[in-house]
Amino acid sequence: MPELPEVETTRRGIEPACLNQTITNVMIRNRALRWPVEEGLEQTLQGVTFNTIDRQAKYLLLKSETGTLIIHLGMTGSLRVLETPPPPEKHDHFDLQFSNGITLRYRDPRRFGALLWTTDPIEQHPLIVHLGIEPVGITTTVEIASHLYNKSRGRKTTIKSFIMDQKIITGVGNIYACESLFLSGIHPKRSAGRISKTRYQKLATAIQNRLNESIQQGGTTLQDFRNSEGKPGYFQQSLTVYNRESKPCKNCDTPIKRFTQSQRSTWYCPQCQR
DNA sequence: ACGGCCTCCTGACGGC
DNA sequence: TGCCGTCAGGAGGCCG
Repeated sequence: MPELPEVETTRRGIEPACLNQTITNVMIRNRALRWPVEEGLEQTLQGVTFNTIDRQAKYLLLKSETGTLIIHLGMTGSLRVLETPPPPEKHDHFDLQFSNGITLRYRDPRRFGALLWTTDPIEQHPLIVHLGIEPVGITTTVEIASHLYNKSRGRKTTIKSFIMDQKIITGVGNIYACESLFLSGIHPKRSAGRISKTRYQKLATAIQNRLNESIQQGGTTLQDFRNSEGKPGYFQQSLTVYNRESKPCKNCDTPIKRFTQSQRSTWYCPQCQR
């Protein structure tokens, strides 16, 4: 679900509510997330104050002096900021309550998300240490293009799988992979190792622009995604190929095609993407 | 090291 | 109305 824009939208939404606030209560109703939520986390988090609310890749990193709380939204996770929380529903798996009275509530029907606490330096955490380049923020498209080009030499995997590999570049999921390949005119089945530096520059620009545009619109909501206020994003109306099988290409009117690529749907324009 | 496949889980939807 | 198959925004883990 949530790809980088949706995670960043969530980060921006929760930051004003929990930055420099102290945890006063933790309620975990279902520990069976991607990995079991560790026993005793409720006690560990008591009195913890988060002084930075960060995002790296699709991970939210709530940092304190004693450790970092890692939250991943998986496919269907969302965090909401609640002033007066209503009774929890079926998929509301945990609540964090802060000294300012707000409750941060995590909902995740499919339970592919994660809640982890680490006292290690966060950059050394096993889930973080191997992550690739960040596509938004201070990273330039020239840096991204060089990185993609250098990492792809000798690689036989398809370009779509390559840019969805979080060890190469972070934050790009199925939607933004399809979208940025369309915008840069690259066929999703093309071998990553056989793409020129010029084309990688186009792709890097497309990835960064597309992600930033989506962040501006509050992300993409297909079904579940909600921001921290419980509201959907609006980027889905700007999608060019994703979920548009048989509909006319926005450039050339050729019907958009769909096929399955490493267990995921890929949409593309057979005319515009080579 | 790499690439392909399977898996976790719930819910929505379409066809019969 | 219900049942069944398919698909959905992620990504670790396994196998060859």
